[in-house]
Parts: sequence; C-alpha cells; structure tokens
Amino acid sequence: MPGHLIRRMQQIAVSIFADRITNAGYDLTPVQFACLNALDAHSGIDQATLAGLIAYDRVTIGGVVDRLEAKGLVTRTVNKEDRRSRVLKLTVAGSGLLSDTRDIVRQTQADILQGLNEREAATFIKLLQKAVGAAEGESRAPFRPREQEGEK
Amino acid sequence: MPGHLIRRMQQIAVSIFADRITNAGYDLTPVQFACLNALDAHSGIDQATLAGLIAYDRVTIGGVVDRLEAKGLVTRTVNKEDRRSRVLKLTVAGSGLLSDTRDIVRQTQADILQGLNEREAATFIKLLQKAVGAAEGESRAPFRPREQEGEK
DNA sequence: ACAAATTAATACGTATACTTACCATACTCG
DNA sequence: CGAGTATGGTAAGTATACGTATTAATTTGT
Repeated sequence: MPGHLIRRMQQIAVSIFADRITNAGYDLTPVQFACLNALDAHSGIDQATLAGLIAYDRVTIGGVVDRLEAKGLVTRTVNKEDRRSRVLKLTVAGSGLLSDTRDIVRQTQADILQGLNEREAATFIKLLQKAVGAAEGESRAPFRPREQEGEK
Repeated sequence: MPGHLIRRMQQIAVSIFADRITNAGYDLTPVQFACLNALDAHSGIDQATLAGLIAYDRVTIGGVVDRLEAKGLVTRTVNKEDRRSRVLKLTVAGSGLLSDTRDIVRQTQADILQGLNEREAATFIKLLQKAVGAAEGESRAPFRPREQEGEK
C-alpha cells in the first residue's frame, strides 16, 4: 500500500529530523526550519506567500509564525502598502539558527534514505518529484511560486 | 530535498483520500481506515497491538479508537485475562463501512501515483519499502508484527 | 465612485502525532 | 511471595494540518 508506506516514510523523516536537531541542542521542527529557510531566501514576504512557497495551508503557517515570533526568530510587522498583510523578516537570532542548523538538516536528508545506495536514492527522488508534480493539483495547499498569478 | 518531497507526497495522499471518501459520502480518515482494516484481520487485539501493527504511537491510537467507538464502528471492552488491556472488535457498522470503502481506498492508492507509469510505480514502491525498512529503527513508533517479542 | 468580489489574517473546531508523566495491573526473579 | 520492573491505558501538553467562518482591507467591475 503506497499510502501507508508514504506515511511511514514521512513519520521516519520527521523522527530523524527531531533526533538530530535535539541532539545538537536546538529546538526546531521541520516546518519551522522550512519557514526560516524560505524567509532567508525571500525576506519581507507575507504569510500567504510563505505558505505558498513551502506548500502549506495559510492557517497552519499563521500558527507556525506565531511560534517563530514568540521564539524571537522572526519579526512580523504590518505592511504599509497593504495593511491586510504582515511583512515577515528573520531576526539576527533566526538567521543565526538557520545557518547553525543547515548542515544538520542536510545530513538528515541523507539519513532518511540511508537504506538506498546513491543510484537508488537518485531514482527514488526523481520518481518522487514526478509523482508529486503530477498530483500537485490534488493538494489542498499547492505549491505557489512567487511572481505568478494563481491559476485555478 | 527528499524530506520536503516526502511531506508533500504524504500531504497529497491524505488530501486525495479525504476527497474520494467525502465524495462517496463517507466520513473516515486514513488512520481510521487503517484501524478498521487491521481489526478486521486481527479481531480482538488490544490498542497497543493495534498501534504496533499499523506503526503508530500508542497514545495516538487511543484517541483514534475513542473516535471510532464514538461513531459506533468499534467496541472496546476490558480484557478479562489482562485487565490492563482493552479488547477491540469491529461492530457490524464498522465491518460494513470497511467493505463499503475498500474499493475507494484501493483506487486512492492508484491516484496517488497517477503521474507514474506501471513500471515506475513498481520501482517507486520497491525503493520506498527498502528505505522504510532500513530506517525502521529510527521511527518513534516502529512496526511491530504480532506473535513476536519486541526487540529493543 | 461605490457595491461586489477577492484576499490576508485570524478565530474556532477537528484530527493527527508525538512527549512525558502517571496509574493500574501483570510479570519476574530472588 | 514481595520488590522491582514492564506493560496497557490515559491525561496533559505541544505542534502540525486542515476546514469553515469572520473581519479588515484592497481590488474590480460597471
């Protein structure tokens, strides 16, 4: 059952991530890391854009940003051009934590596929990309690259 | 980033499952289906065994069983041989719902991999199994087959 | 220009998914 | 047989992850 295996794989990936991060003395979840990473690359975006970039639900990201803000990793200020939206920026602490944990997360990615050799891992990732790309539209929270109007 | 892709895949799988089940007029989550399915094959097991069979945390399954019981799909009675544990059994309604939804779920599995042809899907599933099997030990809630003492 | 539609956030609710802690019961071994 | 340990279940807490609904602000269409 692919569905079951995918869930297991995700479960294992999250578990490995938590282990490695905790053992290194940090406190960060996968989504939180993804947010910091996206904000590093796209400073000043709002929550909806952030959610689209990492393919999450807007409501979920609202909660994640709450926690990042509470931890002092991110600032959230009202956008003067569009007062509905909030401008998100990494703080110095957020930026520092990101660069401190980047290598750990990179290693995590390898550990997830520890059972596959290089060729297999490459094949697996290629098929994963293909499958995700094809079923993109079925997701409730599709990936939305920037600078593009949402079709559909 | 494999971790990110795996999360997306899982997200898409859950979304497709919810769509298909809702459109068919049912109300069931993936975990709930997995529980019904496992109880159909192993009637009378307790919650910890059920959790081990589908590789979930004991606490999580406790909550899932709460909801299944509330919906009248499962009965939970104290085991007379071991009063710590609860014997789980499908009700007629639970058994009926399971057989009503089995085909839908089967179709769901195919839809998840709609972007892959048959050969690719087979390869993907094989690699997925291999990767999951190898990283099994890293999971917080490892798969525990029945009739076997848990090593580690 | 002004009502209608859209959009960003948030509030509230449900369901995972896990941690730690605790209680009750069962097991084990000296 | 009784202390120590292990196990099943639950409680409380945190963090996703989503749906629906509401509010505030902007954009659109006529």
